[in-house]
Amino acid sequence: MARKLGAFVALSAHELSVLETLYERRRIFAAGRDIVHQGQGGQSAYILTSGWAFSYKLLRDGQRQIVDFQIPGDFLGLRSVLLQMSDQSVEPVTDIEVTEVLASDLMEAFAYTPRLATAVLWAASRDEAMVVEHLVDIGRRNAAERMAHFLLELGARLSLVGMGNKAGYACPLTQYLMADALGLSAVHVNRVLRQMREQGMVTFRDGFVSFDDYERLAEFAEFDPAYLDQVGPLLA
Amino acid sequence: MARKLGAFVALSAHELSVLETLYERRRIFAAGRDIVHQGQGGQSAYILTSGWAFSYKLLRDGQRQIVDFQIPGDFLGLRSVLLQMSDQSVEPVTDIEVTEVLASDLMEAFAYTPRLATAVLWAASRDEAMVVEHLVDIGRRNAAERMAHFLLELGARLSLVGMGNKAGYACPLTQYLMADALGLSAVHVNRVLRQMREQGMVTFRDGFVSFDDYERLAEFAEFDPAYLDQVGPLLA
DNA sequence: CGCCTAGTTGAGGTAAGTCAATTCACGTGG
DNA sequence: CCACGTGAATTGACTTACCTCAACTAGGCG
Repeated sequence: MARKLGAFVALSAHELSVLETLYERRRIFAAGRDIVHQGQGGQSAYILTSGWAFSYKLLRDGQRQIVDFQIPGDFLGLRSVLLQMSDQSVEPVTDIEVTEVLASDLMEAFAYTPRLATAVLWAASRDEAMVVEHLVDIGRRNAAERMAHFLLELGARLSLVGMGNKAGYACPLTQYLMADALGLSAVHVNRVLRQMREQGMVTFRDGFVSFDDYERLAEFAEFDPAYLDQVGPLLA
Repeated sequence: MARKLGAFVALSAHELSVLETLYERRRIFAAGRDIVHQGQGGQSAYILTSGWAFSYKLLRDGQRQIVDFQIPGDFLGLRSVLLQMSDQSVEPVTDIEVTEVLASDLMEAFAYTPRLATAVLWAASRDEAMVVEHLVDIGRRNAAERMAHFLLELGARLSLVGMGNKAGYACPLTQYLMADALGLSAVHVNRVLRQMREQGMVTFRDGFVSFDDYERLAEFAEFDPAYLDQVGPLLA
């Protein structure tokens, strides 16, 4: 986490020590049970240490749009603390391990070490670039391109935390989850995956994504990982 | 702007005066000419004082996805400064008037008055809620629901700055622009608008949106304006 | 006066959805 | 140890929402 935030703001020893005090309660959540509920306020935020989760919104007719998946190192429910109201729910994909950050602690740290606040918010704003990318995905790309882009983005993010590379990665998602993330039906996700497998681009099978031809896939999806990177501290 | 930021962080007199120094150069841009280009860095940010603009991403095949429209009071190109790289372009819909905020000035202000930085980033993070809402729109709602939700959201935002109410508002957008925002074709936008007009829900004609039956429309679109509001300062 | 852009409408095509049946892996209880 | 149920993946047949192409209208402007 310190590494992540350090990308935006060079943190002082004091600020780092404040970060330390936040790192306290470890908690475990079981797969499939919501840990943040849409429409509730005053929640805690969490940092995911192991396992996968996803944030989503529910429509009244029961449909679900997954906004993003979270992998180790990501925040969970940060916005529900920042905006004092959760506009989305968060659910673990697998059993997960998190470290809890109390809303009150976080706000207190913000008040006394505003540079820390800046760093956190900066990181949050970078996440927005990802949501924008999803928007383009769903709005203007066909099913196969969406899927390709999605799998590549996940791969790139996992590579940053050492859980994947250009050959592939372990992926605990079901086709139903992918469907809800990509705005497709589960049946169509299946068809698209088969098609891509037959074309020798990617294979998703038994919880594992293998890039059969990374370059061709990246070309096909117009994938440019620039929006995921952050080079050096922006604020000295 | 001060009012907008004050919603997140109670600003001191000193911080307000720093804000003042930022408010300097007024500039005019003509409709249809990009003011921020995808893939460029080191740009200025702007605050829109009059007119409408939109931020978008271009795909290689020439398709365009509009991410959001900006109305008076909104930031333009803030992320291109924060992340030192523009991941999207911004283009005026009408002729617009803006006040320029130099990237260097902004970063300097961030360094010396970090609480100000916090406020700005907080506001930016609130904008993300809007993008998420669009994601749900495009991913899981049909064309009519999307359109309804879109028109209602614009109306609510314009009402906040006194440019609209529950009866309607002036709207300089073309059907082509709406199509690119909603991930539809222009032809289909036209059909959907006709349908909604015939059903007595909304009328969009001659640059003016009239809500013929606001309640029914809001019900139809599952529109909940909560994500647009912010009540009091979160940080004393 | 003619051109250009925005809007409108119709006809026909297609990507993706829905419904439904089948398989397979897994866990659970008799 | 086997019968059973359940959840994920798979595939086929059919439907539909939205797209594309195309023709036409109307206003603005050099």
